[in-house]
Amino acid sequence: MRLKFTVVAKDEGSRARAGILHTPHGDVETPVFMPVGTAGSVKATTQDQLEELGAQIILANTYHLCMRPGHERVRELGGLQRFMSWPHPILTDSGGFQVMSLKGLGKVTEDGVWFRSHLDGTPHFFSPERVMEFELSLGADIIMPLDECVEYPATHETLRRSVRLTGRWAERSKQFFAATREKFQSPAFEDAGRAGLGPSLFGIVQGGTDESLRRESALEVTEIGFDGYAIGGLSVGEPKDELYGVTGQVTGLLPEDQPRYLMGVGTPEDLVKCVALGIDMFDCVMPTRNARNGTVFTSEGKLVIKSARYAQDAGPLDAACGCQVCRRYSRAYIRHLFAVGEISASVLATYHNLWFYLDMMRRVRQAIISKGFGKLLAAVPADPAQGSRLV
RNA sequence: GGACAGGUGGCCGAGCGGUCAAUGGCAGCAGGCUGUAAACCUGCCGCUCCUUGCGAGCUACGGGGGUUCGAAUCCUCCCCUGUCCA
Repeated sequence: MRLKFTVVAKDEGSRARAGILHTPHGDVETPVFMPVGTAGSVKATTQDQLEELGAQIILANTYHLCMRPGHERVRELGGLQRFMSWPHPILTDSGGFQVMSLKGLGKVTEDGVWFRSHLDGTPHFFSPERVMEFELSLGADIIMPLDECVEYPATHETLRRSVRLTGRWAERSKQFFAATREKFQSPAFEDAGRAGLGPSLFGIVQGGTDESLRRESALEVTEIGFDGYAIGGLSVGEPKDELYGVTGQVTGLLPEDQPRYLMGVGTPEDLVKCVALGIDMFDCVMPTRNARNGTVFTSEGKLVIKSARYAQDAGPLDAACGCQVCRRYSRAYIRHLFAVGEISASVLATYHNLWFYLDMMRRVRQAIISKGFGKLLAAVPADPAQGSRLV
């Protein structure tokens, strides 16, 4: 049942590696950034644009899709790939993050999580087993088990309770997944034409910034055995050195021959640094959300493009960028689109930011293969406050 | 010519004797967003000064005059706008 993951190159000066993740809907070259398409859409883009940008795999969210249009509806319509016309790999998150982000609307019990819908307040129950059923119905290539993502800071007691609950849920998820993957499997896999490959299930390591709990969680989850391993519960407000420290610690405890996914991270600097720590997969709302909110990423750092200071700037968002938006539109025009509230402001900024992230990851991968990763890593500022100078 | 209703900070619009430099909204300015309740949210938004403080001074609710310890708020005259009647 193990998801096939091939390591094609390793960096000598760090734990960075380049690989290929073989999924039913195609191969994914790692390290990879997965754009976030929570409700079955990467906001402000079309699937055509995602393909043009070179997105290989996108992320969707179980909680949101269960609210609307419902997992059954998606399955009836042929699974997520057919429904959203994205015939490429998809990963679904479980709703574990919503345990934290929708705090106040959720109640965690041993059996699972009761959510009150953020839309109409109706109660919905998400147990590890039901989440497996939901995700198998949605039909993603990689699915995540229900976990509990806790806020920072958290007491040792809270973290310990959370790690152990997440561990028990992981065991239940795996059991249910193994027993029912055939029964609930989405018709989307019929399209794939890759016999023998079905959906894969990852395990999630929790434990906040507590070293001993991270170790305990990593050992427990790897003991259960999954197709890949994710590190959750980071970038929730902890200091940068904790983020890197925990990431480095946990990657050291995970199998060398399986993919490692750092959930929800991060800034451009975070991605490069965490690749060096051995991470293969990332997702983050930052490029898409910041784009809609008027901030773009450039080789010179962040740029609040909606600012008045660009009102007369005829240059591109990033002179070093080769994306379609930078080839065609000026800062002044994009700033104007934000000023007048045009939807195209979000569209253009999102396109550019996704290009920035995806292109950066392609360069990171190429650097690992061509032995140039050390140099690239050295160009990343030690202090993230300096902004990204990534060339 | 007459009758009403109004004229408030860039705009709209509250306030109707002191706690008003004046609620709100918009516009403007700056910023924040890390497994998306996010095309969202936060702060600033008359001028000057400083010990940057529930700080001081100045200017300001169409214009002039007045009542009052005190007026955006009351009186009076004038100007202007809208609706209606001639």
